[in-house]
Amino acid sequence: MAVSGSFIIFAAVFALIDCNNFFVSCERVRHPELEGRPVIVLSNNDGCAVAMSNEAKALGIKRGSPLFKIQQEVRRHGVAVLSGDHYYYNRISALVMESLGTLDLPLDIYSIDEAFLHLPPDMGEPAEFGRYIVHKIRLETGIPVSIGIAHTRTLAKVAARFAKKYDGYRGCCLIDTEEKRIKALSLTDISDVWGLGRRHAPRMRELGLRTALDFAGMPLHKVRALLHLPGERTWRELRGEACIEHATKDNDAKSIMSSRSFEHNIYTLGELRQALCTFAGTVCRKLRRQQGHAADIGVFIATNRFDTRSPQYSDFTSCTLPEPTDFTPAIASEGIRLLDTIFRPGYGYKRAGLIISRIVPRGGLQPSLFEDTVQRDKRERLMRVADALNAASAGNPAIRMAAMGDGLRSLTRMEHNAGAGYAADPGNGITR
DNA sequence: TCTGGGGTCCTAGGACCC
DNA sequence: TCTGGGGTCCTAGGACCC
Repeated sequence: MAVSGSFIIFAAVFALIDCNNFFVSCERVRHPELEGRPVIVLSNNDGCAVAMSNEAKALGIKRGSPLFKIQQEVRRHGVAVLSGDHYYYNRISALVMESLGTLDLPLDIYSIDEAFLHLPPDMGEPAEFGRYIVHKIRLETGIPVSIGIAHTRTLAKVAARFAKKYDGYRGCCLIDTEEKRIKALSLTDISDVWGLGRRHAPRMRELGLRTALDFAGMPLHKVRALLHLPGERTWRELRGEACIEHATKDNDAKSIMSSRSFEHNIYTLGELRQALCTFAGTVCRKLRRQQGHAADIGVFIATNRFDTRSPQYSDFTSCTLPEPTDFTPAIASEGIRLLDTIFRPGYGYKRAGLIISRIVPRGGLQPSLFEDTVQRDKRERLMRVADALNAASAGNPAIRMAAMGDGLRSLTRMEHNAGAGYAADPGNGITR
């Protein structure tokens, strides 16, 4: 592949398709009047901004900014503030991936808003093909995407940043020569490189490394000493050597977690139990969807870590279930048992969560010698019916265990309801 | 007053064994 | 005073991502 002169170092093979400001773009699909306005979408509990439109980014609002810290900009510039509606975003994501699927090329779905396509090496005009995809996705789903094409996934990520940043690329940036690679890396800040992270950036800056090109020029032994294996992979990828095998986040999760921060501190065991039952319902639904059984379960509770004046306490405990299961009441009761062992009265609890792990495929289970198969069949039927009813009810579980109470409704805050709330006030969006 | 949620992989270091 | 060495397995916690 490598030839001299104007190096063609590789055939461009990876195309990263990255949805622009995904949650905001989803909201604009159903609320077109938000186009052109600064918009942010909030995390659960309306705590932080997790997605910003370009207009909101231009105001200096950063991902993860707590809402109370950006209240001034929000008011002054009439920023539309919306609660996240993840059920809806997942549906739009599925549409985008479906649209990509019709291209009939190998596709790795990496996250809710990103996917890698493997392009054939003999593709004539990859950049033009990329622009065709941009157009196609926009037409079929309403979502704007940016595309980066390069020989490695990490370089494709770099390219996609350029595609997003400069209109001149018309949605697709291609890094297919040594000159382009050098240029792109020299213009990319080291902390913007996929896999390097912001945490190491200060230390690398001390070493005089500012750009991705500086990093790619480091001797390997220094990279290893500083950043270990993940850093080495990134280093190789930036130099054009593809070594990230499958960017696909495995469809089958190895652990499943559900957790929440509460609007107000919780003091009673009863309320925590109620929350935990709801978490159990959520993780078990996902578990059954991937046809798995969980062998281990863990539970954590924590006070508000930002409240330095109140006494702090947090704990996590876990155990192996009596037998691997996907049965919500079994997970819930074991979760409650664990909760009872770590609960300490007198603290105000702000967060709690439940995690299941060591997930095994349902078919691969050794049935216990003493298992009551009649009981088991009953349980499976019950869960199937519950899942079917809940699937039909679009996000809000229609059927749940009595111990869940009203779920998390009374324990968390959903002030900026994106659906009903925004529709009720289409002129201003929701600000406060 | 007000600070998200859900994942993955890797390393270091302890436990254990011969 | 002196107190092996090396391998494997497991887990907690760090780092990263979106």
